[in-house]
Amino acid sequence: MPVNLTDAELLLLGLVSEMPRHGYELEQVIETRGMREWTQVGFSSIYFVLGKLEKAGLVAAGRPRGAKARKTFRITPTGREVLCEQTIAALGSYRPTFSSLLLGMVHWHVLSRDAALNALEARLSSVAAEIERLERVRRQRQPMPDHVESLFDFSTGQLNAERSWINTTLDYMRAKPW
Amino acid sequence: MPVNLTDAELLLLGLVSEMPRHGYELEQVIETRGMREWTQVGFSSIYFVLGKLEKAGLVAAGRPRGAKARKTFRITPTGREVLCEQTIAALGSYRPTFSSLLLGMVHWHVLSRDAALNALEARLSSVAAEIERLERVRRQRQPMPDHVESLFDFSTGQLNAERSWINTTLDYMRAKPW
DNA sequence: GCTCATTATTCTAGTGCTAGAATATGCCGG
DNA sequence: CCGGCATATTCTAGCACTAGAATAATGAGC
Repeated sequence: MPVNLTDAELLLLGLVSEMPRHGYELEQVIETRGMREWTQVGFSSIYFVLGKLEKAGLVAAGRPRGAKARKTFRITPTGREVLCEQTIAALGSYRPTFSSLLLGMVHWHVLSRDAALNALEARLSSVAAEIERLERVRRQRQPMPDHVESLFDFSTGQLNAERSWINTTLDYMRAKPW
Repeated sequence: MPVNLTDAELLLLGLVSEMPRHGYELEQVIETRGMREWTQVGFSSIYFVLGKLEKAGLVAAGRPRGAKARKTFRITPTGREVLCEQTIAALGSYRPTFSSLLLGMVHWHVLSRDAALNALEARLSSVAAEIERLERVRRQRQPMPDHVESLFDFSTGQLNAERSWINTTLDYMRAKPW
């Protein structure tokens, strides 16, 4: 039976695999690790997805004694197997995604020279801001395992590539009469 | 009334703005421009989205005389306004997205050294294949407007950044005992 | 005129996610 | 012990999209 997890499912399954956790906690983990921005897993989706994972037998729920208002989830052996397999699949192949820059550039022709220049300049500062945000998050959490450190390198690498593309394009546009 | 288009809506609205088109034609345009990969707009969504745009008054439908089985859509003045505004918005701000690499790296700890190495090596060839695919598409369509050419530069820039990150990480992993 | 592939559209029954409201518990200070 | 804030979960209604089947017109070749 070839299981296929969605992004949100894989994310939460992995976080539960680190240690048993309850819904609210997952919410906070996502927040404090600065993952809110790219995961786009909404608050109310967490319980929903957790429910699906439970039905699929990948996690099991239990109430710790003495706590009525808290249901903790832990990963099952099947869940761990699926997690491995799906992590390998996620890492193993590149999947092109919808970038707002790509989308905008396709419709380039509808913009006036000024509007286009302004928009790209705005993006430049937006990208710069994101690079700074990453730097801040990175400095905040000193003792990070190597692979998390590495993750930041990846994101900033992508952002820097985008930044230099924007700069090149802006130079080109400013030099050209339009 | 602050309109807010989804990615698919903005994409199709923009394509219709280039010239009046019908559903099937849009399907082909997406295919031949090599946009299928990153837009992830499914075949059946086109008519669906077109219907929504029509209801919203951003495009208008008409049947050309003599053609019974074909409904062409053209952009309305309102549609053009919204398109401009939304294109500026899309270009103007960076939006972090779900990358399968990010997702996989978060769950790094569940993999054995070998599994992790293999997965990253697989990704390396997947990324290389995508770079080649882009080169192929690019060469196929000789007379491209500057801004389309530029789009390819962007995509390959992102891919090259990813490739060099993977190489660095692989070197690091191979050197380390784990 | 008939056949068949291609072109072209519509419909149904889903999936996956989400906003936001409603609800309930835990705990601390007064 | 009570009010109020933080913690924690559930539910409803709905959005955006999608797979895939059904249907129909068009055109090219026999």
